Amino acid sequence: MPASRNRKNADDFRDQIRAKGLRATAPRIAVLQALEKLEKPATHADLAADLSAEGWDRATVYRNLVDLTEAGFVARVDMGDHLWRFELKAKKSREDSSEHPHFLCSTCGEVECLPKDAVRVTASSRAPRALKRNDVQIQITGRCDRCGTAPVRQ
Amino acid sequence: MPASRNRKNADDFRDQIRAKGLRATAPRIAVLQALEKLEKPATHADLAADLSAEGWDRATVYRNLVDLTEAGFVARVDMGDHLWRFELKAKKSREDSSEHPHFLCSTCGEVECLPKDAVRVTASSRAPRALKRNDVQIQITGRCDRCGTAPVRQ
DNA sequence: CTACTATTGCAACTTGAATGTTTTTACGGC
DNA sequence: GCCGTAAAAACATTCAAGTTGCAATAGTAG
Repeated sequence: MPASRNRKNADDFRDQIRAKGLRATAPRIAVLQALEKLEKPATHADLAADLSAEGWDRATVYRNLVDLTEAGFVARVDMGDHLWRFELKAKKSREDSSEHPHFLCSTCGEVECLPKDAVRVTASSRAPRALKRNDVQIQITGRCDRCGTAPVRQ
Repeated sequence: MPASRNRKNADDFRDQIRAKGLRATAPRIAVLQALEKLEKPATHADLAADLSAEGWDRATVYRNLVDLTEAGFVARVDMGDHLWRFELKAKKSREDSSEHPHFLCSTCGEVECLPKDAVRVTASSRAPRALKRNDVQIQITGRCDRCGTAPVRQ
């Protein structure tokens, strides 16, 4: 990464944040930069740990995750293990409400992003309209390959 | 319901519980009977409220839900709203690990059971094996029809 | 540069879930 | 039917993720 990349990035984020009517504060930019490094959704605890090492407060990180979620920069998902996870939304998907599905290992807790077409919904006529429009989040739980093939915890 | 139904039912449950090597205690039977009345998964809080009215302890209800889950009578699912929900597994599905998918309204929190074929998984070659085997739980979040068509909370 | 208000930092609180300990109870054997 | 033993119940208590209240600080519009 060129030396100027980080700075350029921060300026980018600053502009985008302000375009949404929010103040471009240092912790907010730090949160977006932390999210940018991730390959898969991270818990608030993960992000708070990262960012408190840089001196930012847990509650500030948390509130920013929520604010940035509301502003559409971030997706906040519950993968089914009672932890909120956050991921930066791709620019192209900020208007498109349907995100890719996620896979959570019921044994080790590892998370994986699945391709958007991994799951096809064949909604019957009685299904919720949102399902027919594909305007939903899909979450799949099972055993990952590393954890073997025994039955899913129920 | 005939007057004898409740009694007959309790005896049924008693036998089934003992067949799994567990003691057929009064609270356990009460838990199964409470679950039997449900049409959709209920939270621990719901069930505890019901059952504490009959004099059973919250923690006892909770531990029994977990025990009965481990014994295969009950499915414990996280619908994506940070609450565990429990439902009685149909007898036929007790061996079959793939349950029906659930739909959670991101606005009002209502839960709906979807037919087993509402979702088709088209796993790519890189997807987890469990997904290819269909040995997974599927959870869908969106707006229910009553809550309208605005975008999903992210 | 100033004033105004959003946001931060810190501590405290809430709530669902889980656990520790003592007492009670189911149930196999006598 | 009664007994002994281990399982389960009851009760309080703890735990952890998430959330909020409030005084101090700092972006930003004018």
